[in-house]
Amino acid sequence: MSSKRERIMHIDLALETADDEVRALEEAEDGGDREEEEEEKEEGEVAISNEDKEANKHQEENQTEEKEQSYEKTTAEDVIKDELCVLQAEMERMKEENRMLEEAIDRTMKDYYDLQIKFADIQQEDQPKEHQVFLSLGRQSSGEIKQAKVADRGSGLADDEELCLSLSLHTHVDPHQRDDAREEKGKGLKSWAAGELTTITSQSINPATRKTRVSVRARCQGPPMNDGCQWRKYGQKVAKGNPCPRAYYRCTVAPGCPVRKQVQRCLEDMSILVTTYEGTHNHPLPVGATAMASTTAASANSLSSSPLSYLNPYLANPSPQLSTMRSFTSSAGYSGIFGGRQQLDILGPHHQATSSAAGGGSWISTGHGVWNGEDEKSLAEQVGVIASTQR
DNA sequence: CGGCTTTGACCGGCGC
DNA sequence: GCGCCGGTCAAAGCCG
Repeated sequence: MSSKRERIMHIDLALETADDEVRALEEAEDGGDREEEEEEKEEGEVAISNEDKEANKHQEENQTEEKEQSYEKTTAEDVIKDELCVLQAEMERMKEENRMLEEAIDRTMKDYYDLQIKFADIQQEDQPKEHQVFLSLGRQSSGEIKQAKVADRGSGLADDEELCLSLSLHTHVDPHQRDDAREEKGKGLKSWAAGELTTITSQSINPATRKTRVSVRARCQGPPMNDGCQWRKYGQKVAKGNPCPRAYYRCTVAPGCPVRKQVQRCLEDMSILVTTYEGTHNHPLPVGATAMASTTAASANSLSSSPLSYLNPYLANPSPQLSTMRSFTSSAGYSGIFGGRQQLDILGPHHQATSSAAGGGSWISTGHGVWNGEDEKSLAEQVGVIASTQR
């Protein structure tokens, strides 16, 4: 009896629910047996009648059944215990597996960073001494410019000579993704900025007029997408060589804002919408445009930012990547295009690739700009950038 | 009625 | 000088 209770107590610590039931049953058994035994003692001193003998027979049968039930309950407890052990073993195995996966991730990340550093070293070694820098990501095709020319500022260029810096990052868009993007078109600002587009941004600056031109190629089959700014159409013209009419828009967010934009479909691919922004906003951008600027910059990662952000010196608190890109695409002596805030020495004899690890990510710097290698994949997937500084 | 689009006219730059 | 072309203007019409 006492051993039974001890066992019950032990089970109580492990399996409360099962134990409650077992204990209730055991106590019921014990109580029943005791009463029956006492009755038997009393009756043993008295002459036993035939009826009593029959009653004893029934009692013996009942005791046998109860013993069988008790045995079954013990077996059930053992099964539960076994299951518990199996589950605990399974949990241990999963923990071990989890630990191994974590180690694998750590190793992969370490290899990745090592490769980034090696890549930067190789790039530095291969850096040509002439004033031409070539960077490319992804597939190359003849139709896509993938050349970066850096003219030496110190080489005594005449004013009418071309200053040119261009960088392109080629996109590889999965056809399925592209189809998905088309289906998603027109779902608003976020989806526009979130990468449904293949964008190529080109910049040109006229030193004489200090006018900024930013061209954005967006894959969009619907009407021109809302970029957050308010535009008023003031003209439309069919340009030579392209049957698609070119539409002219003027920024109407603030009176007198000189920013204009031209929208035209690409002849080669009618699904591509070429939007060219020109000028510098003389007002803070609306919330939507600012959000658009930041989201575009985020989606395009460090090498691309919204054309609106290019054109607006009031864009508050740009991300480090954004300011980096501004710097990258700006040039010393032509800082006026970004409201005069950005100054950068993109030219000069000291351009070289350097790399450093910052914040867990590795940054590759050409000396003119910084490329966050961590973002390489999404960047290559989403953005092609051609930034040119020319007269 | 105000704001926007449409559309033909106009203007200036550039090449021949 | 002339013609072409890209960009802009402004009147007319549309729409909410």
